[in-house]
Amino acid sequence: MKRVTIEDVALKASVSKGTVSAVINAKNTVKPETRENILQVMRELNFRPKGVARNLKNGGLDKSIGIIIKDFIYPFYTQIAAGVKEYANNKGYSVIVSSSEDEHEREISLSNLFSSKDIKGTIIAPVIEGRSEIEHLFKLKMINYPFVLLEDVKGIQANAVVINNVRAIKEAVKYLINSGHKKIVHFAGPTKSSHTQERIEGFRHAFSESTLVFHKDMVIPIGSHYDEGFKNTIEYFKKLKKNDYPSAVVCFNDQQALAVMMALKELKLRVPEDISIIGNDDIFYARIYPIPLTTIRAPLNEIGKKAAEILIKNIEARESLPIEHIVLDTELIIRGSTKVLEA
Amino acid sequence: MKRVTIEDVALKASVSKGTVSAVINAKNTVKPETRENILQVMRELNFRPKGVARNLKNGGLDKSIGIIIKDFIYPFYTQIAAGVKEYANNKGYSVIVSSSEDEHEREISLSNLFSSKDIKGTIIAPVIEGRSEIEHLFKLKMINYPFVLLEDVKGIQANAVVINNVRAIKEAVKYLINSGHKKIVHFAGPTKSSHTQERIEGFRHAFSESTLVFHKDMVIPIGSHYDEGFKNTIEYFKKLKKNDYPSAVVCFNDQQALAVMMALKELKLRVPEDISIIGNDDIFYARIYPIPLTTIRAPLNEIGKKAAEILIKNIEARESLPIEHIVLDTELIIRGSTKVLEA
DNA sequence: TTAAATAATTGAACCGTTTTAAAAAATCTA
DNA sequence: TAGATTTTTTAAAACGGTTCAATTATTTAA
Repeated sequence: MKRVTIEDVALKASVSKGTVSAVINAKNTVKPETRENILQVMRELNFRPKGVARNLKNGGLDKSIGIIIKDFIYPFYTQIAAGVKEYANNKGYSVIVSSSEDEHEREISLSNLFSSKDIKGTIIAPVIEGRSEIEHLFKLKMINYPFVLLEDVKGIQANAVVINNVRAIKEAVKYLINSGHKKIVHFAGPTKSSHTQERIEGFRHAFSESTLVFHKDMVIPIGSHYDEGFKNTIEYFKKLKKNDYPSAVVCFNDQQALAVMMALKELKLRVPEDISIIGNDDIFYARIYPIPLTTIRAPLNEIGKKAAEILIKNIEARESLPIEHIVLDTELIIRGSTKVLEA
Repeated sequence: MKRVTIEDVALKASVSKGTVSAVINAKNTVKPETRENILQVMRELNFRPKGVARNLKNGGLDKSIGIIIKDFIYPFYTQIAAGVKEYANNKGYSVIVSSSEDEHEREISLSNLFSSKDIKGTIIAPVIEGRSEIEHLFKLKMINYPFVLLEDVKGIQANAVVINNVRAIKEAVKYLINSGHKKIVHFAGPTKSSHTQERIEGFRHAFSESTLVFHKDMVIPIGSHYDEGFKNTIEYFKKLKKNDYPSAVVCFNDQQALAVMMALKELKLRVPEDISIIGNDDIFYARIYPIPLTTIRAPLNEIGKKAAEILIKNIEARESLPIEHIVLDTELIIRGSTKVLEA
């Protein structure tokens, strides 16, 4: 079951490989009859030229970079991808994106795929799985394959563009405290995400700089998917006495925040009159919601651009460059879902 | 300015190519000293193994398909991509996606990129630009490169999975008519999209099967981006006398519908009491909007799956297969943004 | 100390195309 | 119809790695 090659075609059409190559490349040096005959044979054998071999000779002169995200549906990563694309296209690079679905296996196979296809470098939103992942990244380093991370990975020194999650949440909590809120909770995201961990940490830290005290019950695992967010929110509130209701919720991300808002509506609680909500990320749909969401804007587009910039700089460098580690700050966008309480 | 090859490394390290190859592939047959030395030289020369060349010998045994969409931000295409991924991953294929941004040039360069990298086949949301595009697709056909279209392209016979836009809009309009609406308009999308044309056609056709009559003023070009949709909607209503307000608007897509709803809110018009709104596509955020959007559900996930199925079937076929042209039906999902009028 | 066993390295063949100079075929010219 | 042109086709080299049987170096055992 060998692959059909140009040679098989040549043989069957009684011509040389060169001639077949000429018709594949639509050169006008081939006699029409010959051409038709070869085309015919190509069809019969269902011949498909192997792109990789074509590239060997000429070049791999194409300019292309990859990005491995975790999810196509939630706009967080796709907006970063859009930023990557914007910068890269400007520099003449194509960008291809793929999703690891937060599975380490897939992440490995994708980055191998990319490098094996001479995608010149890739931006990776790394799956956090410890040891084996680090080894994989080291392997990329070994073959000098340019890459940029979108989250820190413990144990590896590599180019990275990350957001300051800790500071972001701290700022949000401080804003709530300054607005007079006394009962603030954090609805956390999926446990294994590094974002989740950092945001919890930021939440906790905020209290050490205030008069309120942190208690671990104030962090509730709710999850980031809409349906689980909705369900868990309802459960959470049903378990509480009215007196114990928080006056403000800091959400893991905007999608969760939307789920929370819908759940509160279901529970006949008003936003922001009864409960203030702060989201995270500032995805497009946060803005156009009828109760515009107060949220922490992550500079998604900029993250993408910066990552692309570093990646391309490394690709084009004649020698290896020093590692860059960029931390981008977020911005609290105050809209309609938070309320300032009377003193 | 020649590329650094394995040979350069071998030369400088005074070993053979084979040994260098062994260290690249982390074989354990290399003496640690030699290995370190070679690694050192690799760093000095900033050597990056050319993936394409590595692949020639062994394989291209990887299984991978591509999809070229038009936009990463609007969930229409990313949801299709998610469907593709679901099916393809199950079959052991990786999928990589890229966006043409609706530009023909980019579409060409991307599909060339994909085929040149031995991505085994690709699903394309074609940019409609007439002649040159068709030629481009013919070129793919000539080299027997498997592809599946997500929209029909006049003048080319090719595998395609499309939705029945005409029927979809007709059904929506009929529903409105049956609900007692007499003044129905269509807010159209971007002119060059084939979806726009088909949806306009469906809108018009609906009237020929009813007692109402169609007039071309009933189709208003509003655009599909949120900001333009918002602005144009406001302008449209400001130009009208109150008496001439439509009682129902059939929108080009959900994003536009959301923009329209926000604009109506700004104009102090209530949905659905004053004006009914029907969207199109049923993106995720349509469902979780506080006034849940009545919309026409396109089976996005299924489109992706079906397209992937056909593509992979063709990739794995030993001989060329007959062309498939699948038309998927939509479904009108009635939620809260439409009102049944009293008779 | 030497033969046997094992570890490390080499070098040529190979992967499937494109490219090109040279050869062959076809066409034109006188 | 021979020679000069022009068109078409061929054959071999090239692209940059990997592989593997053969060779050489090193270690172990007797």
